Amino acid sequence: MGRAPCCSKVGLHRGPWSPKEDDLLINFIQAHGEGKWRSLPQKAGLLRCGKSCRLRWMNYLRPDIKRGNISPDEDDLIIRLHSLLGNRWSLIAGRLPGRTDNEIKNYWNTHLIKRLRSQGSDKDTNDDNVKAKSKFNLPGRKSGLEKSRIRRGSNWNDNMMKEKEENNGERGKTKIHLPKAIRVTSLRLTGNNDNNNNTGFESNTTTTATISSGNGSAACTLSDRDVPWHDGDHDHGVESLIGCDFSTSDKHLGKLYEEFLQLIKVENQDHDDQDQFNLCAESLLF
DNA sequence: AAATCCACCAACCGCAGTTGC
DNA sequence: CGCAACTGCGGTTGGTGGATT
Repeated sequence: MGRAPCCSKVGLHRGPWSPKEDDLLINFIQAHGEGKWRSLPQKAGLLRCGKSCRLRWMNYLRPDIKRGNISPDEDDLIIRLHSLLGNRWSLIAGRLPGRTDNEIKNYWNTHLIKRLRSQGSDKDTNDDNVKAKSKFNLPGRKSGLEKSRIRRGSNWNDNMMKEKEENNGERGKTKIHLPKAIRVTSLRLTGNNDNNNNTGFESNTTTTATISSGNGSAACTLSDRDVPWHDGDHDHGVESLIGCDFSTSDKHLGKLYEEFLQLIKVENQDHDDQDQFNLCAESLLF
């Protein structure tokens, strides 16, 4: 049975939001808080799909949204994070306070991708790491490129495919060689976390991360002393995870774990990339 | 001045993961 | 446990405005 559409589109407004609609949405959320997006439009008197309301709020109306140009520091951080995470825009956005995933995605697609190409260092847009990092690369799911091609028909932009192939030829310039990335499907943190302060764990806290490889998953529980970056005298990074008890009953998971260890070794050998390594660890865990 | 091209970005779409019944 | 609703994510589209021809 197919999935029902998120909402009836009959009679709903689409396209750009008017100031009046914005006001209605802001007022409602200020009064009732975020969430319940499905029922929000009706309650707020909006003729919009709940999804559209959520998007508008998340990407534009939230009070903590940072407006204005991306600073050079942010620019640099986006490039570094993208080299580690691929197109995981929400994760990247999570490292840039006030920036939205949509904004970063747009910035990447319009500015950075061109700049990196012109510099001949488009390591981030074509290598296997990025492909592996995308959750859309999972078996059985069509890539965006494929979907786009289907939508546009058979004459769709052969140049794009050509360009893609040409880019693949530049893999040798890729600086960072990570094993295929894993996807952290869920993360549960107990104990106090003082909002973005990575050193804010109290004693006796535990961290539970679930890492999945598509066919299996492993739970890993860390004591507070194991949490990366916790120890002020020594920057452990993800190496703290080595002691975790990953089940090896699943061969995919075993492989995944090996790759994970390899990642740790490779990255630790290169102190120049220590920052990227730390960022990677941080982003994967939070 | 008009037509065309191009860059930008808000918004949409469809899918997958999570949650609740 | 299975199903459906809800939520979030990433890829893509299309409108708009500025630049160029």
